[in-house]
Amino acid sequence: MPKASSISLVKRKTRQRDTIREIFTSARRPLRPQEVAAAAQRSLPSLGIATVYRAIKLLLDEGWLIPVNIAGGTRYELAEIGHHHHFHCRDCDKTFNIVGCAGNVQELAPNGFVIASHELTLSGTCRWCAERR
Amino acid sequence: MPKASSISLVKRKTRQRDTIREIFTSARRPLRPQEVAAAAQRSLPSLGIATVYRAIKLLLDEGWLIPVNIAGGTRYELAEIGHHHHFHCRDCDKTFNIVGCAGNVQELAPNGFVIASHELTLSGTCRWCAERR
DNA sequence: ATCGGTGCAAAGGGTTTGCAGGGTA
DNA sequence: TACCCTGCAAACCCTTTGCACCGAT
Repeated sequence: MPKASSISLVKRKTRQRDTIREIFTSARRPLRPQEVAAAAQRSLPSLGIATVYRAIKLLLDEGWLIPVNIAGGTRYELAEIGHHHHFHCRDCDKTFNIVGCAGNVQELAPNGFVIASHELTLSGTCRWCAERR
Repeated sequence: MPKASSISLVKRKTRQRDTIREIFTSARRPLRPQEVAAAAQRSLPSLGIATVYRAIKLLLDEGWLIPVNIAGGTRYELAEIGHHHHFHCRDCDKTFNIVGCAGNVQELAPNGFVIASHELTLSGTCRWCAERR
């Protein structure tokens, strides 16, 4: 007798997915697909970029990752680190996490608009790029 | 005797550029290149998307437009409307301007990080999509 | 032995660029 | 007339998809 659902619920454990998960876990900032691929290829040189995109989509569906929209390119980070905001360095194009929240965003919504979430991005020069100058 | 600079400083007035400028001026929210092209083609059907991109780049360099990064797609709006924030509707994918500012963002910066600007985006359902439900 | 996952390459969507012709000044 | 601007198409970059082979279970 076949299963009731035709949708695959089984997710296999592979070296590629383990590696990609590990990269997000140890990263302390949002990563772009290319950064993930570059990091993953250090241990798995043959890993293709398509695998990164497929893994990210999977992890988004699971709710394990969340997307971060910054400077014309989507980045991804662990969902479990909870609510926080970001700093985008204009020099090195990296994005860093920052603690704290601006708060009081609810009162900014115009009448009739329903706020589900908010995202705050600070831009400028990160510590390392600032020191280099 | 030639000019000292080889870079063209002369900007000609054309129907295409006038139309594109007018579209941004009358819009009350950030626009994507495709939206600009669609609007422009109502009065100039032959206007190509490349012209929109070139005009936008020009207007960014002039400081007349500023980029807005939201939901995986860059939008553009008038620089002169001054500091404000945005609301992105998850239903219709449009972006609206909102007045007010969260403030106190300076104190959120980690040590050594230099803040040049900040961007706050609220997400949820806009008034019109909320009414439709 | 299954059948989900991977790598490769092609396909897509958005943005940029090269080029010849057209329009502004 | 000079040369900037435009439209078209090709080129690019990022992301998704098709397909045959690989590998986890």
